[in-house]
Amino acid sequence: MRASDRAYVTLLDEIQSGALAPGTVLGEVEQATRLGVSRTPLREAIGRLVADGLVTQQSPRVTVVTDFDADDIRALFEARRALETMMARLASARGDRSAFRALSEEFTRAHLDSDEAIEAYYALIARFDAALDAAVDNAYLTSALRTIRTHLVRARRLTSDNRGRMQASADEHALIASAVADGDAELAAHATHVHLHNALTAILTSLPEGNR
Amino acid sequence: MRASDRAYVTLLDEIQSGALAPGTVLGEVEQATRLGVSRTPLREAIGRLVADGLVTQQSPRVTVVTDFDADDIRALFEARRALETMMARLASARGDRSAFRALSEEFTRAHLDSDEAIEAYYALIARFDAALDAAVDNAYLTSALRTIRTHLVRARRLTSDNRGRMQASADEHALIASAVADGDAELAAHATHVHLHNALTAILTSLPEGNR
DNA sequence: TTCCCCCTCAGTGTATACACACCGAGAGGA
DNA sequence: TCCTCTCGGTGTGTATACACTGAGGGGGAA
Repeated sequence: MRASDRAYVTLLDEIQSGALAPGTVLGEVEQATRLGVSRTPLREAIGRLVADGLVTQQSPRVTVVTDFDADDIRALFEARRALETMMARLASARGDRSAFRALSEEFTRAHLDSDEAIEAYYALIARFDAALDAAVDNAYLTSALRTIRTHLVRARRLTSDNRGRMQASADEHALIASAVADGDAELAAHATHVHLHNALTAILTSLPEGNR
Repeated sequence: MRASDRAYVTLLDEIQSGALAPGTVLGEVEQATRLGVSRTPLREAIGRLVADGLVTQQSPRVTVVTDFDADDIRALFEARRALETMMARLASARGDRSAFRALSEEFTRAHLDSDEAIEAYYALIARFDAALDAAVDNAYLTSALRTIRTHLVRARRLTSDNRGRMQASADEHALIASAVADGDAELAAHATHVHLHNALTAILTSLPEGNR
């Protein structure tokens, strides 16, 4: 693995997890020393983070970790809705129906009654997203969504896992997958809309009073 | 202006204009020499182009200008539709109505009967896009759309300006702007859909037979 | 003659040195 | 006392040197 990749992955994780708080100044020498690489690969990593939008060039000489608050979450979900409803529509027209039928059944069967089950549920969602990406086969949509998902990880840290919400989320996913399997584009899109609405509401509700 | 910015802007323009054809291998030393910068800023420029998707790391040791064909145009318009219909909806709810009313009238008045008028029309579209960006005020949507637009420039080179189509496009824009000004989100979204459908059809029609 | 191995070289990845610009502190003058 | 100018320092931007890896060609052996 290249040094620049290591630096990127490390910084990415630290920003997503909140270890590097929004507003933190990222000095090149300081970070390079800390991560044990030279300034050259570190600059490359910072550049990629800037392209991702996770890091901002506040002034020509100072780069900081990008801010992230409730308004960002709302904006993120607007973009997500635009992209994911389109993905649902296109997958309905193009997808491998049996694959989505199987995924739908997996979502239906999911019982989130243990930590392992929750881990497995996250993995299932990842497989569902991958199936959508594969079915739609549109690099531009996939890449835009990838950026959105990168930012979304930051929202998790502001919220708490809510088991009731997760069970409902599984049911919503089951419906989306089922609609895709049936080739029902309208239902798939609208079920995605509903799912995102509920997910956003749950996230905003779980935010501490002052952060909404 | 920094050397890396110069290199980026130059390469960007050459890729968008087709001066650097798809598949062209971009050797660091070769390009750095050609552009009169050292490898360090050139690598930064290449990195940004990779993030944009205009350049691809074909193998660990060779980076090439990303391919671009009719299927890419279709995929691009799918992503564009997802984002722009959402922009239209949100702008309808949030936009400065008088600004869009004025833009709508400008579109209605546009008569594309000279090269200068066409230049002015392109500028008007740019102002319209900027007004949408400002009205929606969503950095994630704007940034995703910015990437899409960057790629879209490449499509222009494959097509020819068609004056009849452009006049129709002006009318379509007038309707979108008018719907936004009226706060009619549904109409704005559907008019955007129609506009993109027509634009895509015109582009694909104008492609040489073998490229469709 | 053909196949395989080794060597060379081209080209990237990283480290480092140097240049330069901006910011802040301190001192001097008004 | 306050404003301004200058000087030093900190940190980025760029150039360059070195290291390493992978590919291609040539030579040797079967």
